[in-house]
Amino acid sequence: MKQSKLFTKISKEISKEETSKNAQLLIRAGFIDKLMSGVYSYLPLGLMVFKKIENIIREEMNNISGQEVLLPALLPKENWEKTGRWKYPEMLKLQNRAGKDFSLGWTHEEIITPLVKKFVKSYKDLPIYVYQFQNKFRDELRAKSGLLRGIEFSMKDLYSFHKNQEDLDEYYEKVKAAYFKIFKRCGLEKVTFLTLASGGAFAKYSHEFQTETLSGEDEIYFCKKCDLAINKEIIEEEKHICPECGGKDLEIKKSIEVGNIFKLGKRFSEPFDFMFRDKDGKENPIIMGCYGIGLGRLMGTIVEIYNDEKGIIWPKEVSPFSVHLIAIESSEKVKNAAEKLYKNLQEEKIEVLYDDREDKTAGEKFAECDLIGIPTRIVVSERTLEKDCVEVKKRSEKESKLVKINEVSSSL
RNA sequence: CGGGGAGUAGCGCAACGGUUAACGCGCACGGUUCGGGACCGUGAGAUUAUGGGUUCAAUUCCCAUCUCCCCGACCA
Repeated sequence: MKQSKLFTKISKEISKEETSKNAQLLIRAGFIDKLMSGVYSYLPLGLMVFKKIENIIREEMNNISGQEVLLPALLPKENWEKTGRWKYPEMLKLQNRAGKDFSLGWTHEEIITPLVKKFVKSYKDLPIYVYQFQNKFRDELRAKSGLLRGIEFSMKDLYSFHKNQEDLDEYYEKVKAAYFKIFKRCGLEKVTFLTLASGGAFAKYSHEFQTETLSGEDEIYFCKKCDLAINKEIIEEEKHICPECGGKDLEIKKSIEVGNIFKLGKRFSEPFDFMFRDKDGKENPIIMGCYGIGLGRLMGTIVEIYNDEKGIIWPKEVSPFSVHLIAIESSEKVKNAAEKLYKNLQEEKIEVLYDDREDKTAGEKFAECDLIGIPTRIVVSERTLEKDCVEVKKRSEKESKLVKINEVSSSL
C-alpha cells in the first residue's frame, strides 16, 4: 500500500489526558479512533492488525475442529429469562417501539445452546465445537485503558458440546494448547501464564490466560514452589496459600486477562433442556465448555508489551505489513528504484507499506515509521543507490545494514 | 455510583473580571531545503462544551447539565 493514499495521518501529539500507552500509540499512529469512552473505530492500519489477530485465532480454532458461525448481536429477552440471566447488571438492554425487550449480546451461551440443540440429537452427533467472532456489549461501570476495557469489543467465543465430562476435560486441554499457540504467535509467549481462577457458578476453577505487564488491572500470584499462577480472587479465598501445593511463597504481579476458558457443565444445557440420546437409548444432558479471547484487548496488550519511546514494535505475525519501504529524496532515480522494489516485493507476496510521499522529509518519515512499528524498514536513497543497495533495518534493533537491491527479497 | 482532574481553531495547548482570545502542529499558497519530526514569508481557521446566574463587563467567578481522563467500587 502506498502511504500517500492512506487517509489517516500520523499525529505528533496526543492529549496528556490519554495516559494508557496502547491508546496513546494506537491513536497517534492512526490505528484506531475513539468514538466515545470504551468504543473505538478500527482504521485501515488498525483493522489490518485486527484481521491478523483474527486469522491467527481462526486458524488455531479450525485446528481443533472449530466450526465458525456468526450469531446475532441483537438478542431477545426470552433466552435470557430461561437461564435467569436477564437481570445481569452488565447487560445492555433496549426496547423496540412496541415495547419488546432486547439485549445486546455480552456472551452467547443463551443463543448457541438452543441453536445447536436444533441439530444435535444423538451421541453420534457429538462432540461439536462452534465458534464465532462477535462484538460483545458490556455495560462496564468504567471503561478504561484504551482497548483494554471497552463497552463494545470483539470477542472470539468458542462453545463445545460433549456427551460426558471426560470428553469435555479432554477438549479443554486441547483448547488450552491452542490458546498457548495463539498467544505465542501474537508474541506474548514469554509473558502469558495459565492462571487458576474462580469457576463461578459452574465449576470450582476456570483458567485465565494472564499477560504480565505493569499496565494490567488484574493481579496474579505466582507460587514459587509449583510454578502456578493464581488469580488474586482465589488466593484471597484460600487465605494466601497455593491451592495446588499449599505453598506460601507467592509473588504478586500485575497482568491483563487476554483469554479465559470455562467448564460450563450442564449450566446451559439444562435450562434449554438440551439432551442427546446415548447408545443405550437413554437421554442424557449435554456437557458444555466455553472459551473466550478478546481481540481488541489482545491488540492493546501487544502494544503495551511491545513499544519503546519512539512507538510500537509489532511482532511479526500481527504487524499490518512486514516491510515499510521508504523513499527519501524524491529524485527520479530514487523514485524509480523504490517503485520497482515495491512492485517486486509485492510480486513476492511480501506485504509492503510504501512511503512514497514526496512532501515529507527523511526525519519525518523515519519518525512516523518508528511510530507505526512495522518489523522491517527498507530505505532507498541516492546514497544507497550509489552502492546499488538499500538500507535494511529491524524496528527492534538499532543497527541497519546495506543489502544489494536485487538480493532484498531473498534476504527477507 | 463515590473521590480527583479536565473541556478554548482539525490536533496539542496559553491567557485573563476589561482593546482584536496568544502560541505550536496541521492545512492552503510561494520560496529555500532534503538521512532523524527542516526553514522563511503569506493566508484561512474560535459563538472559549451546554444552560443559567453574579457583574457596568464573564473564556475567566458561582450553580446545574453533558463529555473525557485517572483512582475506587464492579468485572460468571
